[in-house]
Amino acid sequence: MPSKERPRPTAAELTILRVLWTRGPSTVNEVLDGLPRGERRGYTTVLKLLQIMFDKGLVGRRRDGKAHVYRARLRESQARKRLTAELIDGVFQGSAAKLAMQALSSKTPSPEDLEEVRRLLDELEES
Amino acid sequence: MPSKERPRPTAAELTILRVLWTRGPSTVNEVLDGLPRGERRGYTTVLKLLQIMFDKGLVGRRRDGKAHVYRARLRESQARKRLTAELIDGVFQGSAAKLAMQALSSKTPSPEDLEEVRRLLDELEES
DNA sequence: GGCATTCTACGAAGACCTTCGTAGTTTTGT
DNA sequence: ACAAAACTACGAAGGTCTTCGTAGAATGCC
Repeated sequence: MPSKERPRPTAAELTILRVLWTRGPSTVNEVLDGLPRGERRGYTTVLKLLQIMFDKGLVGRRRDGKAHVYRARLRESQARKRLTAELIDGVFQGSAAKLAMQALSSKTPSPEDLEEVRRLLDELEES
Repeated sequence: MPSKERPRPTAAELTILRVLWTRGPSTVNEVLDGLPRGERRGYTTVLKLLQIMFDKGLVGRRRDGKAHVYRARLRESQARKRLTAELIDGVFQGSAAKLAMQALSSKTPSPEDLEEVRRLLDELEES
């Protein structure tokens, strides 16, 4: 049976995934292009990363002419869920509320964002 | 001048820090004792970790008789702040509100916790 | 004092991670 | 068809992390 486990992406893998999440399926050169200034890497570095990520199941790929087109297989929502859960367990004693409060008080979001959080609270309390 | 930088704790270092945060200053054996079942390590493993953490400035220590007593130098609040900021930047596009909502909707906290978050929202909107 | 026990310091293995160079293959352009 | 250009695959260096064994120093006990 094929293992469905998607290992936790490493730091470098995350920078690649961010590009794939925002630009959609991309060739190595397109990923390279999508890297923010300050995170530039050599061509073969990105290629190797994508090959490793392919082996891990983090991305899929299909041939298109000469080049491979890679696409994220780990979705952003999954990564968010997973990493958030790990943070909650790792340093917030399992309390999601504590993390939420830390997040809100550290970066002081816009009034619109606060309103959105408030709506979510309403929903949660209704159930 | 002595560098004040506290490097990001690694996974293993975090398990040690959690013990120090909850039990306060501890000897190697006490840390060992404080490790939850399922994260047990050999004595010298914990010792080595603490030595590395001492070199990094993550913990301090003082001699007490034959043994060293270690104390966390990176506070839990600092670790929370730092790791939360990294998560927000890493996978929530810089939006603290998105992380807060992810946290709240994933683990469904108790009504009391929700109330506390609501009070925080009130405070934030007043300013 | 002398031996057992309890520590510390250190080294090193094995497992990733990250980076890139080199070599070879495929495609493109003339 | 052939050279140049664009890609891929692979290997390997250098780094960090995690784990523990071994050796030696300090302490406690008859």
